[in-house]
Amino acid sequence: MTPIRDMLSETGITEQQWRVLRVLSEFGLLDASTLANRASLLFPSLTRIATTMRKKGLITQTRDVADRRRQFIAITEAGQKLIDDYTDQSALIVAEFKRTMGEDDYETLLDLLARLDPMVRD
Amino acid sequence: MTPIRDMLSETGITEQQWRVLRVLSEFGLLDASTLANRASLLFPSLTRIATTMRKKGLITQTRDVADRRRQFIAITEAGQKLIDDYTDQSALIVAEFKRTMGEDDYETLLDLLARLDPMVRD
DNA sequence: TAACAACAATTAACATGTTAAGGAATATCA
DNA sequence: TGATATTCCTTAACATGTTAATTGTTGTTA
Repeated sequence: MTPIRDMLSETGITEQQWRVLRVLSEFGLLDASTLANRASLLFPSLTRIATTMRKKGLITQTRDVADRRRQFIAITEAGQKLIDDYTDQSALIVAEFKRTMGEDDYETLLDLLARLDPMVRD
Repeated sequence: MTPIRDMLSETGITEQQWRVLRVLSEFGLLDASTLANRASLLFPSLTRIATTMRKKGLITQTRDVADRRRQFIAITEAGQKLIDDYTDQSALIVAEFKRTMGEDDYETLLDLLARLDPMVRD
């Protein structure tokens, strides 16, 4: 993740915050639980990350009026701009990564890691 | 790492502390820099980890009399006992892991990850 | 030898992972 | 309906990763 982290250090956000932005950018408005799952974050982490991201103006948080335990989170224009500005760069990094590793080995690695994932969870 | 973490939670030490103990058990007395490298820890992390491990009586820290900037770290009897008590169990976990994944895929994964490691570092 | 560079380690500040405990809102059921 | 359980989220406490600044020590060199 180092090349990605290097890119992100220019932006002042972290890997996890980047992931949150990407998920929000892709899926739009999400409730906190869904967001946490899709961004692979535990709830306590999301609570903190959301707070700092709101202060930075990257996301908005709104209560669900129907169920006031729930919370909705959405990306702001500033957040979307950040995604837009760095998506190309991020794609280049991944491409370079695949090129260096070799396309086949890259796929193999993803497969093996995917197999690992469910194994580790039970 | 979840099965390993589960095992370690019984012992009250963390993954990183376990790694420090294993390295010390294998190599004996080490200076802090070498230990940090072999245990894949950054120095600030090692500083903190060593402090807590010393308080727990798992390691000892001694200054190098020739160069008082340097520090030597060694495992204590208590630390070695912890290693001895859980080495078997840890080996079983790795064996089960290989069995589930398949020996060949396990080797493939290790190879791919090893290739990843240097790539990510530059 | 006195100034300065280089080195080893620590400390500080911030962000996250992780487990447990707590708080507020809603659901359930006798 | 009122007590209880459940759900969603937050807080707290601790451990680590990471970068930068700092403290001692040792090396170098003019």
